[in-house]
Amino acid sequence: MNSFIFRRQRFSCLSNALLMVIYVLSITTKRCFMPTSNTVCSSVRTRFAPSPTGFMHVGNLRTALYEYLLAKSMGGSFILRIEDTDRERLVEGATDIIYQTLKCAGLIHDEGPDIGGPFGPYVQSERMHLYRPFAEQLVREGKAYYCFCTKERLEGLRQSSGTPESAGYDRHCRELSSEDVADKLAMNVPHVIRQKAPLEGFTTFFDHVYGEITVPNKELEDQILIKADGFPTYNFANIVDDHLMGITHVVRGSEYLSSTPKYNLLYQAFGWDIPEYVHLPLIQGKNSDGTVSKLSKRHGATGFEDLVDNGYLPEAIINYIALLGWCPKDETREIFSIEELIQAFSIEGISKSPATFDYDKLDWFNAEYIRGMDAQSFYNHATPYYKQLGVSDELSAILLEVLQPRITKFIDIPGKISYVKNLPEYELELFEHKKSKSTIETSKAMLEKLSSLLSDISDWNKDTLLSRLSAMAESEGVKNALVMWPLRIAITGTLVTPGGAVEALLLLGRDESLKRIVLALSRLSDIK
RNA sequence: GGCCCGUUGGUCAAGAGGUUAAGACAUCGCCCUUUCACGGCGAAAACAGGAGUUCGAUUCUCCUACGGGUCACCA
Repeated sequence: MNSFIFRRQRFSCLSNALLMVIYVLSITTKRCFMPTSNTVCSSVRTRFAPSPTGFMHVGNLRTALYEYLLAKSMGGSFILRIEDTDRERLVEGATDIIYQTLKCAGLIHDEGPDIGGPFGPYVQSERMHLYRPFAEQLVREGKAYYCFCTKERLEGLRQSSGTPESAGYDRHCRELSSEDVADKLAMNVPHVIRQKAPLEGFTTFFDHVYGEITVPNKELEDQILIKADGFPTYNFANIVDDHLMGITHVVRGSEYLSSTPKYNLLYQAFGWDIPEYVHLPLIQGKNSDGTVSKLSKRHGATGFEDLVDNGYLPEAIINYIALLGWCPKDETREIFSIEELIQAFSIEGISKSPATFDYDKLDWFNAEYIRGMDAQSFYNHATPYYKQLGVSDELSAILLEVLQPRITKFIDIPGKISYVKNLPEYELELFEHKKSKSTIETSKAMLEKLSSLLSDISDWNKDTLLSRLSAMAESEGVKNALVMWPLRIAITGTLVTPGGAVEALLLLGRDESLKRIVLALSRLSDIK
């Protein structure tokens, strides 16, 4: 497959001598056939071309990821280009969110607005002067035309068609006489430039994921290339820039599948080489009624920032979405660092069918990443919550032991150990536990003994506490659980706690533990 | 509605004509155990339906059903 991709690459835009040398070199040595990141082959170029409209949807992020992985797995370059041709949807600061997200996710671009590169500028609004001449060239060659139809006329067309949802442009201006056009232009009548799509025949293109796709040309609309405000549409700017920037592999969501033939017509009109296409399956969300639809806000957090705010680690998010629509060959491993993803990635692993975003699985990935952390990074992530709860740094070792296997997100921490700060109000029924055979009576008896036992222990550490408590159980002729249960309930006031009684004793310290035991005893004495 | 794409357990998915149809998440059970986790072991759970090609289809072809995408002076 790699060789196949390679064979289809062209270098018309990379006429740079150095690149040609590398190209020839790589052909003769066949090094490009090895998809390793350090292969000397700078031919593959992918781009992430987001529109700065606010936040980074996980679908967009996954597209960026695959673009990055595809490029890096073949020793190529990953380019960031900002597509800000929609002046109405522009959101201030959105570009910064894009930079931050890519950085945070570990997708480092080789060229982009912030770092420059040989094919800049990388912001479409700064490339404005480029597009119109290309469009006018097409007009001169009879492959595009000026259209003076107003938005109102188009809207009327839509309404009167009976099927407002599916009404296309009626090609009203397609055959305007050149005098007419010249007059209108001279009078500064607002206009757009439209592509002249063929009326019959078929257009076929090849996609690396979906295979060969053929569409009847009569389905293709005379799409707008240059808008009335002078800005190019995405449809146009995208092919001009991809060509000018030497993009070899166009990776995007499958929602672009149906407009791809129109892009190919444009490439052909200019005589440019058509890039390789890699269309990605959609990411869907599960609705409350059990159906699925394109992932959106009502399914929960879908922006990268939102997920991070909800406690998901960037590495876990990346790892999870990498596997949403792609799967490595010949192995069942699921935990991948970004470097490992680069090693394992290949286009053949991309699936065609849409995937449903599953927060349960994301939780598992997040928990796996937490369990895999060393003490220091765990501490770094956990320390804001420790501070919030007012627990001392000295306890971080025991907290690590107790928390690491039990949290799926760091934001779970306060909920798990809030008892350390404040003893919750609890019902005395908590002392009753069938499996441990604990009852109100046994609890009272055990706590009385524990109260004096614990005040005698000066070595307040895990080994001592555990052995003294076990010894007590033994001398009482009961199971450990009968001692541990009331102790844990008394000092935590919580049915389920991370770690056992001993860990709770360590977290609370001797004085606080004894205080809570005394309190429990007095409450138990009040019962009858 | 036209066009395009898709359909393997609840979810992600492997499988590429002959398999006891992998693995993971979730679910359930057992073990471990100081509650809960972690860990270990195990269970349940799938080729949308119908034709055709073939000695043999989950796998190839067609039809149907269902799902999705698209049909903007959005990207």
